[in-house]
Parts: sequence; C-alpha cells; structure tokens
Amino acid sequence: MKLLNRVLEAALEDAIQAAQESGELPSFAIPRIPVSAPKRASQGDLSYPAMGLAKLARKRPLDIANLIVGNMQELDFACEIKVAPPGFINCTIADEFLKQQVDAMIDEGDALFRLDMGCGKRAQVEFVSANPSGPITIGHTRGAVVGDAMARLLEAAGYEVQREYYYNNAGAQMVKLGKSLMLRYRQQLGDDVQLPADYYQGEYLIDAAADLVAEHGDSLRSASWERFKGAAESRMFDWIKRSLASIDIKHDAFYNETSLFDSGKIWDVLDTMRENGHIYQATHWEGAREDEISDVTAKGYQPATWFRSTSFGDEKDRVMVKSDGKPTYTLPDIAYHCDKLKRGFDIAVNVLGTDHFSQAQVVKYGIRALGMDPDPIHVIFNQMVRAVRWNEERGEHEAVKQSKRAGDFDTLDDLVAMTSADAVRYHMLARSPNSQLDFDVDQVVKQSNENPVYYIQNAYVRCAGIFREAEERGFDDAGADLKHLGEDELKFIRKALELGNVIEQAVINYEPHKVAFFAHELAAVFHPIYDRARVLHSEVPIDTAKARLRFYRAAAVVFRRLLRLMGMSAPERM
RNA sequence: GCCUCUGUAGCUCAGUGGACAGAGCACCGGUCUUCUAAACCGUUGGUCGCAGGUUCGAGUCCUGCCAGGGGCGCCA
Repeated sequence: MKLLNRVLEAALEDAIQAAQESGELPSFAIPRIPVSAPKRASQGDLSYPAMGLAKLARKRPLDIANLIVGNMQELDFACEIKVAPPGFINCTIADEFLKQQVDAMIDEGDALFRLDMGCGKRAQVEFVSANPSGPITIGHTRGAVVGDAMARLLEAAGYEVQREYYYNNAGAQMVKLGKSLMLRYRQQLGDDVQLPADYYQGEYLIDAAADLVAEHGDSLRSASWERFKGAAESRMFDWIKRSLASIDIKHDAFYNETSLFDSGKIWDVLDTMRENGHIYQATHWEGAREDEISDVTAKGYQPATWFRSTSFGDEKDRVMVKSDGKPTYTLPDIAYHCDKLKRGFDIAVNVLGTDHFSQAQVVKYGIRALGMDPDPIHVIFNQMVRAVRWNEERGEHEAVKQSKRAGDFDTLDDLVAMTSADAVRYHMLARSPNSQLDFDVDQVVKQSNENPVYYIQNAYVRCAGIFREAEERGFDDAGADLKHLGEDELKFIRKALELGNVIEQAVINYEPHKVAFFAHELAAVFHPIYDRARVLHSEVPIDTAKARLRFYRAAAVVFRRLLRLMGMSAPERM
C-alpha cells in the first residue's frame, strides 16, 4: 500500500512546479516540507504548512496555498483539498477510498505495509551481545527488545535483515567463571574449598556443578579450569538462548571476538591504520599534560601503541596495544566493525547501553582511520533500566535492589516469570531509548486494565471472538458491500493507514518505540467502535452485519501485524 | 572539569519547527438478558525546569543557568 503523505507531497511539489512555470510563483528550489496528520479531525487527514514557502516565494502564505491548490492535479484518494489560515493545505481522504482499503488490508495480511525503502538492501542489527558469563539481566533485556523490534521494522521496510550477537569468551571474566565452576564442582564432591568473594557467586553455578557430578562423577577432579570454562560457557549460552527464545528473540549469527585474533584481522586493521599514518609508539599520548606524563613515568610503562584519534575529533588519543603487547578492547572492536562493513550491509544498527558511548565514538574514528565510511553504522543507545516499585510510606517509586535473593527482579527469566513475555516486550519497548526506563514491577505484574499490554491484545481478541461466534452461527461476509460501513469504521481505517508512516519513521529515525505508542492509540480508536458497531446483533441489518464483519477482518489484520512487529503474540482468547 | 541523556498533569510517559500541548494510571460519577466489561461514556487535572535568543511561528532549534542519570583508565 502506498504512503498517502508521500503521494500528496509529490503532488504538491508538482503543483508548485506548475505554478512556477506559469509564473504565478517565482522560481526557487522547492524545500522538502513534510505532510503530516493534523491533530484535529476538522482539519482533514493530511496537512501541508505552505507557510514554509513564504520567504522563498515572497508572498502571503495564504495566497501561496491557494495558488498551489489551483495547480493541483486530482488525487484518487482525496475528496477535498482546502486552504486554512495561516497557510495550511488540508486534504481529506475520500470515504470511498477508505472503504476500498478494507479489502486491500485483508489482502496484504501479515505483510501489511511492507515498504520498498529497503528493497534489495541488507541490514544488520547487532544486539544483546552479552558475554556468556551470566544470565540475561534486566539491562540486557531492554537492548534485546529494542534490537529485535528494530530488526522486525527493518524487515517491514523491505530490508533483508541479519540479527547478530557479538561476544567475547577470552577475557578475564570468563576465566573467573571457569574457575568458579571448578570450585563449585569440587564443593559438590565434598572438598573443603571456598569461593573467593570476587568469583561468580550465582546459584546457577551450583546447579551446573551438580549436573557435572551427575554426568561425570568425580572424573573431572583434576581437570583444568579450561575444561570448566568450556562447560560453563556452553551452559550459559544455552541459558541465554533459552531466555531470549522465551520472548521470541533468536539471533542468526554469533560472532566470537576471538576469531578476529585467530584470523589475524586485528593486526591487519592495525597495519592499515599505521599505513594511513594514525598510529604511533609512545609511553604517553601526544597531547598529555605534565601531570599525566609524570604519572605514566612513575608507573614505569614501556611504550604502547597509540591511535591518534584526536585527528578525527576525539578528546584524547587511545591505546590500541598495551605495553605488554596485548590489544585493548578497542582494537578488536574496530576490527569487528570493519569486518561488518566489509560484509556489505547497507545499514548496521548496533544497540548498546550508554556506558558504551565513548567506545562507540572511538570505533567510528577508527573506521575513518581505515579510510572507510562509518555512515552505515548507527548506534541506538539505551539509557539505564531500573526495576522500581511503589513505596507507600514515602509516596514515591524506589529502585528494587538487584540481588540474587528470590523475589527480586534480576534476570529476564525473573521478569517473564512474574509477568509475561508479552508484557516484558511491550513495557521495554514503549519508551524512548533516550529516557531512563523505570520498569514498574507492580504495574506490569497487574493483569488489569491498568496494563496497556492487555488493552492492545484485547482488540485482537475481540475480533477473534466475533469470527468464532459468526462461524458458529454460520454467518459469513461473502458478498459484503462496504458502502454500509459507518463513520466509526472509517475513522479506524483512517488511523490504521498511518501505520505505514509509523513504520517508515521508526526505521528512518531508528525509533522502534513509536510502534508501541501507535498500537495503543489504534486500540483506543478501536474499542469504542467495537462497542457501537456490533455485528451479530438482532437489530443489525444483514447487509450492515456483513460489511462490519469484513471490517473487523481488516482490523484483526492490522492488530496482528502490529503485535508481531513488537514481537508480541496475537492471542485468540484471553 | 569535559562529554552525553533527561526535566511536559498527582504518578509513568508520548509529542517530524506548525493550528486550542496529548495518552495511560490515579481520583470522581455512570454503563453488561445481544460478538470478551482486561471494555465503554462523562468529569477533574498544565508557569512544557529557569532566563535569554533565532523564527511568520518554539515543548521542539541555539546560548547560559538550575536539578537528576550515565560516561570519561595502558579496565573488560
């Protein structure tokens, strides 16, 4: 289906050009002024502020608007185009056209509003990317939900999408995890060993150790920590994948940072940066202050390998290879993104927490130092997530302490267990990534009308209920004549047509949360109509009933599409 | 100190430089013998943190200030 505002924009541009050619308007480059839906229904369905042309055309906005309208060709979907002060051009969509959209929506089904903006293009979304040293936490969950929704939106926009999970199993944390499991294993065997305080204390390692005993007995007593690290890692990944699958998230590719070392890619990248003149050896960076230099001297550092990132706007240069010969985190990160770009993605979205802000900047500088264009890379930064609950005494929300104690909300599994997969997905998505998210545990747990999740799903459920009842009564919509639809139903179709724009805007601006808000708005349009526009009611004439049944089929298609875009289920019953 | 995000109704939050700033929750009052009342109808609620500036037009852009979150290591 076409995006009506885009069609109207094109028609307006043609009209302006026509007016310029006839001399009614002076010649100027036509700026892109977006057509949008006005707030009030009385102002039509699509609106164009011609005031934006006043300066260029050196005429009164109202006159300009009238000139443009006078030069417009007829549009198949518009019944009325009016000019309103101070210079708006308002377009009303024809009822006849709206009625046609009912069948058009049903025909498109689950591909409703699939756009062609990504046609023939490939996109990648990298998200979650938690190292396999523990379960998926609440913080990871936000990235998971936002990333997967972004992937679904890119698919809806026509892109071929790959979901990637980048991880590092070679760091000190993983060593600690392996050793933690080793000690837990020995404890299971009855050995008197203590777990150091900075080791992984989680109960899941006790369970893992018990399983190892059940499987291998005491045969691993003298096995190396590497053996345990491998066991812990595979167990963690199983857990992580299971947790993500519980909210309908599945990655296509798992990319191990270690492979960048094995293939030598990180050194190739460093060589290229050096050839391009952005690398130098020194004990301290070139712009270091006196106190920094003396600090470094005091520590007795040997020369390290520095990236002159300040050439690209960084505030200080960054170490690529430490004086002990080991790369910092930054070098493989640059190599990874370089590899990503070489794999030919037109868009590479990366969902990160804001704690990675500086790191992501340096990676972009690194990409430019390689002589590559970082433009396809776009990072969505999520602000922090807190689980909060209402404190009655103090009359305010307060953070839930995230501990391992039962009853606290620490992991994705906990959240799902306390609420539902759908609730987790909706609440994590329905917030701008720029704002800190307070996950109100009490509200999400409530399965009541306070919870927008059910409000939206109930719209689909109500449609499904009608279809069930109709089938039982042997009633169908064959031969339905949509002229029997009323204002209410058309109002819904009008709103539903905005979905295409919502998808487009969400993709262009990398703002998947917009879909969540739209879903709620659409449900708010639906429910009152459901109450008024009954289908299987003794007083509803049969022609009207058929038309309405057809209408609810379209509504169900729209809600199903929306719920799936958010990764939520579309239940037939609740 | 520098960077960055946030500040909008009692609470949680939307809001492409456009028209009279919106939802949900909470509060108050109504609505089920007819497809799910997890719904609907009605009422209440605002100095868009503060001060300037740009603009025909600013919650939105710019500058400064105030308050809060996060980030700034030869850590991973």
